[in-house]
Amino acid sequence: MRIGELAARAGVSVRSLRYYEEQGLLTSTRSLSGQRHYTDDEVERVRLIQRLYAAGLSSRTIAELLPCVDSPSEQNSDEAFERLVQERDRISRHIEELSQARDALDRLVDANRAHRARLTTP
Amino acid sequence: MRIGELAARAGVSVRSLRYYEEQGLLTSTRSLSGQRHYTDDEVERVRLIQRLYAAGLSSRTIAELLPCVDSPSEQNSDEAFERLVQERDRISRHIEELSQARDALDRLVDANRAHRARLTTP
DNA sequence: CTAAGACCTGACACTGACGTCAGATGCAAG
DNA sequence: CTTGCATCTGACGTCAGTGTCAGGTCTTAG
Repeated sequence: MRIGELAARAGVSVRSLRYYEEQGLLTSTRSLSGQRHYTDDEVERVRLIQRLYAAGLSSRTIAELLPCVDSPSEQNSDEAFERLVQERDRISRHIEELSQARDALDRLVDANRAHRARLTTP
Repeated sequence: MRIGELAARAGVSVRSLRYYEEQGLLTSTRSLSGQRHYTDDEVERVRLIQRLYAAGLSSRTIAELLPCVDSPSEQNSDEAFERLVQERDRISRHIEELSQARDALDRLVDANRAHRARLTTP
């Protein structure tokens, strides 16, 4: 498929796909005229990339651990694997942070509801 | 206390505090010479602001819901309260996203461990 | 008094993932 | 053939929170 279809199926912009390629996260075969062509598998790959971006990973970091996706063998030097574990832990810590923030907002919601209740039913 | 102490106690940069003030998230009294002075309470306020930033809220959004912090009464028009609930929900959704990303990484970790085990203990 | 360090304003730099525009080429349909 | 949409490269714009520098004032220890 061409870039437009991949973009539609993966739910990202064409611009983003070209950017991913530029960052070494995605590869494409080119037709004679220079147009990019992709296989169906790339859809899932793009979704994974998006998921990692959404989790706060940078292009560089994603690139560093993609070897673990492409060839989960001895080849991908320990670095990539270590990165992988590191990032998983970082995400866990981030979830903790978010939970604390949510708790703070919950307390605010409760406090405000209390004041409101007092005013609407005196 | 002056800005340097607040920065140290809240764990942020002086630059950030001035920025928060510029964004209407923080206020200060000024000495005759123009230096900012803060009360002890501001430490917690800055920590809350930081927590909200870390949770992905923008300055504008934080400013919009701060009325719920400062005066949890009828005064803070429903808008602020609605924002508050909205943001809490957004954070919940974000936590979901992060969990999914972590799961994806967990699967990768497992897959890679499997391959490694196979090689180290043939 | 004086030197060092904290503080002031104002402004520019940066980062990173994209938007967007320009100008050119490719391609499928009438 | 041509019309119109997809695609190409290349480049500049954006946004937001912060770093950083310049040039000046304030404060405090010795």
